[in-house]
Amino acid sequence: MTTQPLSRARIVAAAVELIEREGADAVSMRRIASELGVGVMSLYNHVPNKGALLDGVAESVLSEIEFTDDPEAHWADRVRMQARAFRQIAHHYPRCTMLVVSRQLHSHAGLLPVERALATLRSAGFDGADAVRVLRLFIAFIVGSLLREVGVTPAFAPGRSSTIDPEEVDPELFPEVSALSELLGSCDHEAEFAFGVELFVQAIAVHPARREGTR
Amino acid sequence: MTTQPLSRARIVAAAVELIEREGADAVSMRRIASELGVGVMSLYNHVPNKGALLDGVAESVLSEIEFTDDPEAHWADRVRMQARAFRQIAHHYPRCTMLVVSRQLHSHAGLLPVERALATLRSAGFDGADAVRVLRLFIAFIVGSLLREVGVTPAFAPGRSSTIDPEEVDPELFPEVSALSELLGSCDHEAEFAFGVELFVQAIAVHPARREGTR
DNA sequence: GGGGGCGACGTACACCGTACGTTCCTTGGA
DNA sequence: TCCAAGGAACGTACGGTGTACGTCGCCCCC
Repeated sequence: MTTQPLSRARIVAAAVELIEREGADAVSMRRIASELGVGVMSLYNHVPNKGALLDGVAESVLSEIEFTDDPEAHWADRVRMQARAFRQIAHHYPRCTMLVVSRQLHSHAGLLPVERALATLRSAGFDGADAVRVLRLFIAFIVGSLLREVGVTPAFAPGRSSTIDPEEVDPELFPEVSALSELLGSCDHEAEFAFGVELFVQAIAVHPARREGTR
Repeated sequence: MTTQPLSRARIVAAAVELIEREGADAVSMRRIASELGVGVMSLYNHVPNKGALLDGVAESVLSEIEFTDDPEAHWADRVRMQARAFRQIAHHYPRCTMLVVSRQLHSHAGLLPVERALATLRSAGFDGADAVRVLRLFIAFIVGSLLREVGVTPAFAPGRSSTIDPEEVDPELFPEVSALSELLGSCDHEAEFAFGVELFVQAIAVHPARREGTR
């Protein structure tokens, strides 16, 4: 049996798999090459450099988003669906998500979500400029949320997930933090995300820049 | 003249200065040591490892936030002030901001902003659980915003700031993106941030979980 | 005066990204 | 059928990285 030839797609896939298995720090050209049973420099026949490889990883993950957009649905439900779609890939590729949000990619892979979101906001009654503004705001929220959700598990250790040790914070200096330390320590990301989406939807529903009366 | 002795503070300060001058990629133990006119391993007498040094950088930058909180002011104004305070350090230390938002630090340096924010939200009429929820949402927005603002200038090149080349996007596939490419290409971060803050303030002002009637 | 501890240092190792030159295998044309 | 050409895989090498470890000199306190 002959092993199938190297290709950019196989390299990117190996990188994704390695990142999810051992974290982004484990990624090196040598490591990926050995993972594929191949010499290090052979990778450079398909990928110009490491940065481009990581871009490929981000692009690959991003392109797996499943958009089941229904133009007939209410805009609020479409916003909810698109937000869920984003978060689902973060659930599927938690370690890669950091790459997606930290590398800004100039490719066209990230354009489809933008297109869908803009269409949704236009149908919600925003003009072009306000649609862009609102979209930027929403993306900021999503990126910030995913970053917290992912960043809280750098070593994927559920045990020490608590960021705040209630015993170590001085109740005199930080009364609120101290009183709420239990709530601050644990976080239901699912509920937190849904809460944010709902508040966002409700906020733009009443926004003055929106023209009412669209389907 | 005798050079003043090495110290954790001097090392962190040199790192901050180097990051702002040449970017986070330029940071290496050897580089910082030579910057201080010192041997590489001498650094390890004051800093356990590079990760701790970067944590120190994040902590240092974060601790420079100037909170001029006025408990007598309206809660909405207090939210605006605190948001501005956050964004100002991003303006002051643009390259370091990525570190602050990407490393989650277990130290107590980040606790003061949390304390102030929670107090503000409590005074706005939220109970503990909702204050934490709203705070998490707000932090997500701020982090996402700063990340975009900083990430758009990795090499600090104002020329190629445009992420989207209008000529390269197919109007058939992406009509909205194509039509709004000019708006998508440029971004007034200041206005964008203010827009988000206002929408956030207005959203929580009408939120059902908030109890009205506080000063 | 002497001893102990600490801070600066140099060396060494394993690993990183990648520029460059070599080898082999496949494939198109005569 | 043979040969030339090109691409793909490879090995070597260079400069850089983080840091473990052993050594040396200075200062302070007893």
